[in-house]
Amino acid sequence: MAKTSDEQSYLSEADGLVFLIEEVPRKLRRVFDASTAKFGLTRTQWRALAYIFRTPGLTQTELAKCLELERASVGHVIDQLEKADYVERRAVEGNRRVWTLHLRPKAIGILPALRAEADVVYERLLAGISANDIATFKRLLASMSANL
Amino acid sequence: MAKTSDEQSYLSEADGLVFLIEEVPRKLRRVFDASTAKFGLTRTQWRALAYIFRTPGLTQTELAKCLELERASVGHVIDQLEKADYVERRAVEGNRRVWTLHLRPKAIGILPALRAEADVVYERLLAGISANDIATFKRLLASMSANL
DNA sequence: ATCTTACTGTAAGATATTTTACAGTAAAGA
DNA sequence: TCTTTACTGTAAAATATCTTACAGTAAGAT
Repeated sequence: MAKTSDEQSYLSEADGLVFLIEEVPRKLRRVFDASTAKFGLTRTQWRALAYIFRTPGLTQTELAKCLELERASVGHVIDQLEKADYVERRAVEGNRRVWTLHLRPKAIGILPALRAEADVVYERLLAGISANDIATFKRLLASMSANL
Repeated sequence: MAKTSDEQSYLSEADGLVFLIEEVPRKLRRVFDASTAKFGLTRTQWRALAYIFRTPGLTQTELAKCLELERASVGHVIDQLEKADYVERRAVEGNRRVWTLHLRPKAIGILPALRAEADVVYERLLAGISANDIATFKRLLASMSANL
């Protein structure tokens, strides 16, 4: 029997996967938010700090791609973090267009506490999952990231 | 030799995992954005439509949790979608506090096109990954979601 | 050298989202 | 019944983010 428009559900097998792919980081962000609220940082602020920590000397444009924000928005976030003495902009020898971003001692000082918070979250996230499965999971995520 | 503060990196094995968990849905959203731009919908709008399609009769508070927005923000998004005739609010028998959300014919009409766009994205996302691996991946995601 | 094009960050106004406060409603208990 | 507490959505003001336009800079072409 031919499919009629009434029978079509427009649901795909992969839809459930995509909802899950959205759901896990969403819950993760919510848990991290609760952990970082005690530092007086917004989500965008601590995400910016995390990326600058991970890649010191990042430019604002690069950070914008990481955070999925526009350059102008990142400029504003860095204004805040610089004013709060968490971050500094450094001029670059040989390229007067760009700023590179670096953590200030005040930010480095809260890293151990952030590290401890994050570890608690990780332990919860990965509870009951084998190291082998985690490795597989990571490999598949990397494949998908490369596919996009 | 004891660990000094200079040696500590405050980096965990799991950090890379979390960055990937964030990165894949981010890229996914970007690709979908490009696909849905032709419908004149913002990301928030089409995500709202997707959740209402998935769970007709959703309340605004429930949708707010799905979209990770505040109730007030969702109210505004629904105002827009209602004005554009994509969505309707229906009063609920026996509970005058809540609205339930339903797709209008205009929204249902664009589902096949959205479906086609989504399928292209899925095919790209999952290229080169076996059905078995996808099943494993989904199971692990579900575990993590339950853990959080 | 000069021109053209692209890159990087900022400014200003437009939009989107959140925060706070609130009105109406529902549910449970005294 | 009456009170209390929690739930649901909305309004208004405060923030955050985006869009557009732009100034300064870099790199390559001619």
